[in-house]
Amino acid sequence: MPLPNTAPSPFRSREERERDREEKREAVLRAAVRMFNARGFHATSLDDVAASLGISKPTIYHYLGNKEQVLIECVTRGLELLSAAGDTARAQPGDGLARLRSVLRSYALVMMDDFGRCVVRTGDEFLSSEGAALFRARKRAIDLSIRALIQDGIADGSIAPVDVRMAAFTLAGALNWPGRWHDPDGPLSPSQIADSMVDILIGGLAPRP
Amino acid sequence: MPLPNTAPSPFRSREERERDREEKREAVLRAAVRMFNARGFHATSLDDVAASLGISKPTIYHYLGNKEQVLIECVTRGLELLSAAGDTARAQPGDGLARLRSVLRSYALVMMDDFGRCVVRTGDEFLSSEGAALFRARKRAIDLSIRALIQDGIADGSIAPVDVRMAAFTLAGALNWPGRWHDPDGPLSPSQIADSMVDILIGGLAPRP
DNA sequence: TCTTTTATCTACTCACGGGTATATTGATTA
DNA sequence: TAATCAATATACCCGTGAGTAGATAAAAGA
Repeated sequence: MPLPNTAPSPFRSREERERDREEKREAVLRAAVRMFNARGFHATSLDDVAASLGISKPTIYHYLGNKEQVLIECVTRGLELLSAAGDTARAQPGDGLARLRSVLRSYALVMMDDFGRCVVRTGDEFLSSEGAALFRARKRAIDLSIRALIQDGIADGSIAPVDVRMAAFTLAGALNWPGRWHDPDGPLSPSQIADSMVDILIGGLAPRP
Repeated sequence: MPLPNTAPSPFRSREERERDREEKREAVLRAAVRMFNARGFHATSLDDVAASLGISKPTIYHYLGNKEQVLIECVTRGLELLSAAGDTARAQPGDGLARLRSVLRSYALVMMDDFGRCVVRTGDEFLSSEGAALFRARKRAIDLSIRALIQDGIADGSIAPVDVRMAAFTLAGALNWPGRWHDPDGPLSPSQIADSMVDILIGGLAPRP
């Protein structure tokens, strides 16, 4: 009967090796998204990304097909964060306005995450036509889910009868913006920023009696 | 005594030649800004821009120093439009909220103009450090003027006592967004869009009694 | 009329960076 | 133990595009 070996073995099992690989892939994506955000996609070479990880360019190609795919994976992760934020927040109790508030807050927070920023900083211009189509479809789905929520709020009376389409654009635009200017080392925490912005969007600027 | 010659002469005066030159320079900038907006700065070569005007690349260099300067001139024009919109709207009569509304409307309209779009589509990443510093300074001035207006409104009671800094970011973010998605051939006119967005921002989403 | 300036072209250089061919090494499997 | 596969490197290829050199022709000025 073999003794259970509790000491860490240098021989990795199949699962461990797959996990290792996945981890490296993720590290590449994290390094890439930071550089893309800081210097722009076209201004960042894969040599730069590789160097920042202490590896060489072909190693990146070993994990990811080509430069566009690196970007697509980054953007996809951001979009998934956004969708997830929407899904969980939408499933909460409360009227339309309360649920919308929760979605907006989560949305804003994602925009101050590396992958979220990447979504807003990546224009269709950077992608091939297939990539751009996929990208647009996912963004559209998110837009539609926000619209649906606004619609719900109008129906239950918790939201004023605004133009739904325009309201969704306005909200998304305002909340995307931190993806461009927010400095993680600044004094305001993402959470504070999200709260302030959502309050302003929901309350408006005109005073309430 | 020489007869006054009313027929158009093929011989151009100094002023006419200078005007011609200016006109050509402008034509280059207009062509460039459209292509930058459509395909991105890095993805647009000056050969492409030249070809779209039926000229050759060295001709562009005859009118503008280098590629970055082309971009800087485009962005500068956009920023000047924004500043001008702010100045004229701010000089109007009315309380703080009324003047703010007017500024926001003009701001939104500029964002649906070629040069305005260019401002929002051009990140600091694309510019040299000097260019980026200039760019930031001008954007900051615009931001400060919006903040001042909000401050005025709060002081005269026409605007709710919001966080001024955050409100300015929120407004600018929302109104910048059309620079990314607005399609000039779409059904909604820039004027309608501007009005809708400004109404939503000022009124908020929560119903008013 | 001769010279200079302006506007424009064709044809080039050169760096950068995406992507690949191929070698090496160590672990895995048959 | 031999054959294979995974992970990585070095060294290269090659297209693209910014920017330039130098020619040319016409207009302006002296």
